Amino acid sequence: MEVAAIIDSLNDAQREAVSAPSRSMLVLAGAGSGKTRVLVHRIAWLIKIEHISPLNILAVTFTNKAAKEMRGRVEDLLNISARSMWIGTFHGLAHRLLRQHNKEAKLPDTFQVIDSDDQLRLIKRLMKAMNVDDNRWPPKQVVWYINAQKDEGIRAKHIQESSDVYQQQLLLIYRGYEDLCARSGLVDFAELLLKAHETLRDNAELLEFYRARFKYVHVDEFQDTNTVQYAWLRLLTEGQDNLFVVGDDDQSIYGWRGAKIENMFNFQKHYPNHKLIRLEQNYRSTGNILKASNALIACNDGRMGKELRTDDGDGDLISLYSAFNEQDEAYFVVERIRKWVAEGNLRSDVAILYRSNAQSRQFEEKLMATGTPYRVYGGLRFFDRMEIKNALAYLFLMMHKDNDSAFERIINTPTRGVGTKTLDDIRRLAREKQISLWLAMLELMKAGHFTPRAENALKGFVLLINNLSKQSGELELYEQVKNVIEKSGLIEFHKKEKGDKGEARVENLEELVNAARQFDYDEDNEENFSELDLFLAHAALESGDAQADDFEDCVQLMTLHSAKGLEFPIVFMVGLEEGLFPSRQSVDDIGRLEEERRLCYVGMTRAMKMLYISYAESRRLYGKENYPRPSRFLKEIPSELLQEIRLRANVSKPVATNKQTKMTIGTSGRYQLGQRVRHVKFGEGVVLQVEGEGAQERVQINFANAGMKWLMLSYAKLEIL
DNA sequence: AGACAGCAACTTTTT
DNA sequence: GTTGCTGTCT
Repeated sequence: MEVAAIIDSLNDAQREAVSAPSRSMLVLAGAGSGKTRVLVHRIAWLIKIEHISPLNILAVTFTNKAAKEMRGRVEDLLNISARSMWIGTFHGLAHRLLRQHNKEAKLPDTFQVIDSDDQLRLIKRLMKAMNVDDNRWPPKQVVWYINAQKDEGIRAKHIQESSDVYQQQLLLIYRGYEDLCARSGLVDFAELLLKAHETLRDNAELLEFYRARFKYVHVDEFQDTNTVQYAWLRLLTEGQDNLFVVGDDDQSIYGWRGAKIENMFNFQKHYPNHKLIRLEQNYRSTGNILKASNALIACNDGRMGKELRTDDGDGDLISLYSAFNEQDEAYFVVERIRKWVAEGNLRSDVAILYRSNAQSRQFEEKLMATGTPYRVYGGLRFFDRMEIKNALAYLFLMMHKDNDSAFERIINTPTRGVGTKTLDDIRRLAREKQISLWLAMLELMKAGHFTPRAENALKGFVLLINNLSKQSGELELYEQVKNVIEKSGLIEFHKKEKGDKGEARVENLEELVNAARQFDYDEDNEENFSELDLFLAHAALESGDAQADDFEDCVQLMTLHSAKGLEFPIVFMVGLEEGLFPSRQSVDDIGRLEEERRLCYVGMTRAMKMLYISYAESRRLYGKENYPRPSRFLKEIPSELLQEIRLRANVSKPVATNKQTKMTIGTSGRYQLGQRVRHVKFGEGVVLQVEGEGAQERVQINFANAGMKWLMLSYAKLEIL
């Protein structure tokens, strides 16, 4: 393979980044500028042109999806297997590191990764045991506090005792939680990263080894790294000057979960020899969409500076629709989609992007009503589902009988007559003697502590778990899973559930068997861990991407956050209202407001051909009617790039921006005097008067058959003729 | 054990 | 307005 194959398809800036003599590099990659491409080609360049062994290359991403894609693309480009190359998520790589060096990490070799759900349960249990008032210290906030500390690299021992009762209690819980995890060999997500960092930091030999091994370190979405992640990267690359990062400060939208946009600036300080390359050529969107996006993001301060451009034409103007309420907004969007599809286009070309999940419902209802297939992203992932976690808990428990969280989860699921009293007794003994729940249960049984009823129930349970684990040796992984879901009675249990909920759960359980069958044993295995153990870790680390669902052509619904990295020919960005987007919690803080603006920028730059933006004059939120102002972001888009859409005749005219007075429905011309309309009950009529504003707006209509009526626009369903 | 009522909560999400 | 959790009742 020659140079040309790797470089020919790139533009100048991309080429410069890909072929740079090895050293640190900051690629400031705008939306749609081909950043993954640069990363992939860079790796190919190193291997093929500079003859670097894949073993010396490390590439880190945030999501499993991105990691998988990168690996796949490197393999395609080079036509080799990239197995020996470390490509993975921060968490995945940290996990691998800890498994391989669990001794240095001071972890038992059976340590288990717990997900956020397990973490919350654990905290709840701990707090109960500690007698903490969960009104004053809501468990969710406690978890948030602990994770935030860990993300910053702060252990409980680093935190000063506080005279503030609230703070002090948090600290005590943090301590207790650390102890508990250490005792039971549990590692949460934040812990993976922190522990991986500490292990390298405190083991000179290990650190030397990995520094020598990873001569080339690459990071995707660098703007999303948190403190510990960046510290880990620095540790690995210190004195090596070999950190190649790709990111976009304008797309940093995860500050709220610890991402430090500052890392981009710090990088420039910490790696003074780095080269900075800007990728500003955009291959995704039309000129107008880019102009609008550039103008919007220019309102942020302290950017690294970047302006997207395209060689393609301006394309259509951005369409703005002012709906009178959220119903109308949904109606508008769905009508446009129908039109698009009727013209012979794909539904999957269309995305509806919203700020908060709660907004999806309106659109779902309208889509459902029109029989338009759609898919909502987000929500529960496969491995997060209750029934799946229950099944996994059985697998956990049969492997590791002293895993208390697995025990708690399934001791009475499916219900087998183990009540609160029984469980409390077990818990008490376990705490007193510092032993696992499983052992405590056995001891109490031996002592004849329980009533015959409870005794029987527990006997059945012990027998079940013992049998399952006895059989496990002879069975394939998927057979074990199958065995578990059948013998445990989980299938039976969910079959009895009413509604299609139970049915879906049974299906999911069956799907779990498939997941086990497809599980690639070798992929993660360098040490001699059992296949089942690795499968369980896999389940915790990989949430099971949106399951390769039906390939049905459907409209895509998702939050702006989950749209990052994706692109669609048509994008509807909805709910551009003050208080919703930007969200109310963000408007008082300039930093958070700027993050909202970046989110808006991310949303706009998802659109390839057409971008529709809408807002509602009136929106029902938490059961109350609201009359929000249009989002400030609308005013930041140059008005000449916008056209206002009218449902009726598609009249377009520039929108007046920078004005406090917005157009009210009454005067916006949607219902003009003389307008012919149709009402579901009253039939056809003519509008004679309009009065009021927003949701109070009323129209007087003379119906041919029903006579004169006053109707509230927000309630009446009027069709414009 | 399961059903139901009363209660607060409620941005964004990957691992 | 909807959801999810808790506590109480049958």
